[in-house]
Amino acid sequence: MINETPRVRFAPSPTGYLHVGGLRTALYNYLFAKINNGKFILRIEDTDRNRFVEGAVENLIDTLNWVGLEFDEGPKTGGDFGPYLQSERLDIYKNYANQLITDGKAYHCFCSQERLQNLREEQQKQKLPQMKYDKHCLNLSKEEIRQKLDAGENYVVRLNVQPGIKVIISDIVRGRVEFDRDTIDDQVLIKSDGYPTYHLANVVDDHLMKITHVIRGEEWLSSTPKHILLYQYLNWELPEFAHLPLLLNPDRSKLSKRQGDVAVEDYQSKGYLKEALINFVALLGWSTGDNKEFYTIEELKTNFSIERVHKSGAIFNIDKLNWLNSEHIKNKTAEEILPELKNELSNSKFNEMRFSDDYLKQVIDSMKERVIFYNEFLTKSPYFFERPQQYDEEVLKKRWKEDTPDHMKNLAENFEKMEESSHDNFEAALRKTAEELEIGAGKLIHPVRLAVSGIGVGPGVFDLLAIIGKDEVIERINIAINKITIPSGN
RNA sequence: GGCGCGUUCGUCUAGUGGUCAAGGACAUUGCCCUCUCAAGGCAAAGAUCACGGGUUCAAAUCCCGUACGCGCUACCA
Repeated sequence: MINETPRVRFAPSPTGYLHVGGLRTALYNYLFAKINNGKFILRIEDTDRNRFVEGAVENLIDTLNWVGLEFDEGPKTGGDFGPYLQSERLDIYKNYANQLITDGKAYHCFCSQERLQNLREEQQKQKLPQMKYDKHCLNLSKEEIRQKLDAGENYVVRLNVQPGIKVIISDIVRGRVEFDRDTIDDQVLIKSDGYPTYHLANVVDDHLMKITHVIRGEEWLSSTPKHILLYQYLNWELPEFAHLPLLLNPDRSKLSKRQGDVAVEDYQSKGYLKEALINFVALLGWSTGDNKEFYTIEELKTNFSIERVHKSGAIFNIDKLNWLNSEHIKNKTAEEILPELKNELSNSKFNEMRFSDDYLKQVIDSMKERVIFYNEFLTKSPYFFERPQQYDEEVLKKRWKEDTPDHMKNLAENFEKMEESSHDNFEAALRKTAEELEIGAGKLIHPVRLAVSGIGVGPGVFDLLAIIGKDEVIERINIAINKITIPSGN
């Protein structure tokens, strides 16, 4: 097994969206496959008919595609070990269940929900250390079973946990973990609706799909002994196990819907980059130890190692995600960001307007160090797309004095004389004006920024002017002179 | 309750017996840069390494116990 190509799988149940914890699990599986030249398989665990969600599988695949975790085998994609939807493999599970029954490793159970309920209450009342099925139906004779089956009685198939030595898990992240056999319940393998439970289905599929490493969340650690027993009863070779630490809410409980966003698509629609999300989630439970925190997906593919995954859970800390988002934006060229900005524009009130690529790229270069999200190109610097709608009161009060309109007139005149719009020309013209007026450059810089952008913050003022362009700048200065009334007290 | 897992700055983490009176990052604060805001640079603050016992010349690192947290305990995954 060790020498085979590693085959790992991401096996979510289709709840309607991809959970960020699921994303992390999928990512680690994917990276493990990439680093070991293995295969990454998507399998859908849809054995709970009560939880069927229309379109969930498509949605899951779309989201996985968006973040770029392409799988080698899976539903729609296909592969040699399909079908990859458990609901299409019912006969397979039934076959193995029957084999287990024949071998005495599993048995029919006809107990009603009521009896089970009573049993639990009874055990609770007696303060028994734990609640377990009492193997009542194991005492049924062959004839009795035949009769009940023929009569069409409802039944489930249960695992027959037999006494024996401890069940030992050798986990890649947790090391050796032991369980006493008598703490393991006779788990239901096939439900009364004929569908398998997770426990049977995942073992059968992992074996049939030749999965070599089971990398999944820690919530599965407790049921792993049941799985190991199943492998043993079926005479199958065990895969390696790696149980990943949980992603946590700020109160340290398992990351859940109630305490914020858990769906990857929520983060997508909020404007997070897939690069940032992947980078962030990779660091929740894993690190190289060399202080590097910024990773591209390609870098992760060569640096990841399952041995360096931690044991303890990690709180999903949005501040760091935001920082990584801005880092990943800074890491991109204007050319790369261009389509994103165009997309933001087409979804905004500016969707009718046309800007040249060259113009937009200048906007990007001047603003990309100042944004955390793409949409901030519009919200933080709308002045690149429209004239100021109003002028910031605070800045006005501080920067627009009684003599400012005159200064602005002089400035506009000197701008007018410029041959062309450029950072250097604007700077030269402004400094010359300041000299002529015998005032500090700041007396012009701040007001002109206000006149042109309407606010007091943004890129360097000469960059700003150069991007907006001479004619428009002069126009905006004139508008400001007319529109702004000097606040009292200035 | 039972079983299992975990516990280093607010958060993510480095650390696998001596170089750790614990390093980095995010967030916070201050300074520098500067036409503003960012970015960047520098700095500060922030962890008696959950607690208590051992082992050892030496422990955040090994062992035991306790506490706390979390997970599982379903004909959910």
